[in-house]
Amino acid sequence: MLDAAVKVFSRRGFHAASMDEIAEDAGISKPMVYAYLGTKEELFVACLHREGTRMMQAIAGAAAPDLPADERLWRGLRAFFGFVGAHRDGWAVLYRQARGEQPFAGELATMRARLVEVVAGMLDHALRAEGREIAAIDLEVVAYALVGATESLADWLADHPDADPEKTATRMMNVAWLGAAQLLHGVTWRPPVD
Amino acid sequence: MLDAAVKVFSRRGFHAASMDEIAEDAGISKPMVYAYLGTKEELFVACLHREGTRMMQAIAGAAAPDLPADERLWRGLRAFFGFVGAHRDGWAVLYRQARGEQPFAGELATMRARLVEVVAGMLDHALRAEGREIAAIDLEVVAYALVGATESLADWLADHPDADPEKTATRMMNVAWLGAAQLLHGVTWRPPVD
DNA sequence: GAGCATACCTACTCGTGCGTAGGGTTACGC
DNA sequence: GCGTAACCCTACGCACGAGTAGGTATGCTC
Repeated sequence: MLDAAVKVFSRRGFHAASMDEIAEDAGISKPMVYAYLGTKEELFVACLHREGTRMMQAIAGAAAPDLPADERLWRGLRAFFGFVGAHRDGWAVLYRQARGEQPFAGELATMRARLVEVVAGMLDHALRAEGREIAAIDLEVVAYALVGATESLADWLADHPDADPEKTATRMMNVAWLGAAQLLHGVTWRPPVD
Repeated sequence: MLDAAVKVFSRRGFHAASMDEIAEDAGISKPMVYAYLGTKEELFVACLHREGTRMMQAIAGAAAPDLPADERLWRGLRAFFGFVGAHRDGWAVLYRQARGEQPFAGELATMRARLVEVVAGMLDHALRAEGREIAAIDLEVVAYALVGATESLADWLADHPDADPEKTATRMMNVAWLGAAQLLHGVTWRPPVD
């Protein structure tokens, strides 16, 4: 039943999706949807929650914390893009939807914050191993940028049905890791004085 | 009047925003809004258009095409984050809104495609200067990731009213340019064979 | 000052879609 | 066979908000 909801929400968007259509698509009638899942908002949150949990699990399962940073990043990215590739309309559109609608932005922000935290933790760990340290806020912002770039490529992937998730992950590594590795080695860019 | 519309759309979101509220906020009555700007969708598109054009102009004006790549990137980013910083609720929320709602996704995709194209062109130019070349699709994807990372930081900036746009731009350079510079010098990351 | 047009408002219609009330149907106990 | 209970449906009430019709004031022409 959640599958049907995800499908319709994806295709129509939250507002344009009617409960009638979801019910029809699920092969039951509207009052049943209300009986099982509650209001439209609750239904959407349930979808969001399930997809989010699945995604986090896919990533967490792949990126064991005892691996070196680059290996973790690579496995995490591969799992992530694999997931998006397998749930194209599910993920990307739900995600895009949720960002726009205030009632869910918070829910999503929490999910994303967890991701950012994981990435930041990973970077921090790698930095300490190098005997280095940078301000927490800088770390957070870098992690934020990496997560953003990844989401952006996920959108790209969702819009290009023929693209290969694995290859996309490799490309992401090329952007993310080459830059991050520099930072880890203490190379930084400074604005020109003009 | 567009200012009022942008403000309300930002605060409420496209659907939750009522034409009554926009009219009230603009200090006129609803029929006037219809007389001047047409339907709600047209009004939203007008907002989107104005903000988008302003942003593109801000960037284009700062990043002259005859500068070296890193300098162009830096100036472009600085202009971009400066713009977002100055139009916090305008930009970020409009942008977030537009991605979710199908009727406007296309409009926005066009804008973003122009940005991606500019970034890709810049990278390509820099690559050729180094006597190198990579597949157009890879170039596009890298550019896409950079644009995504930048948007992500723009969101971050919009959510952190005290943050400094200039500093955010510097951080973005640290992520983007260090990675890109590596790519330009022919350094690439390859997946481990496992 | 009468006629007219322009600029604007108040107050309505009407469609749409969420959420629900109340009725039918099937299966089981007695 | 009849009561009853679980289950699901059709068909509606109701609120909300986009878009409009028709009326009012202000200023301009003759």
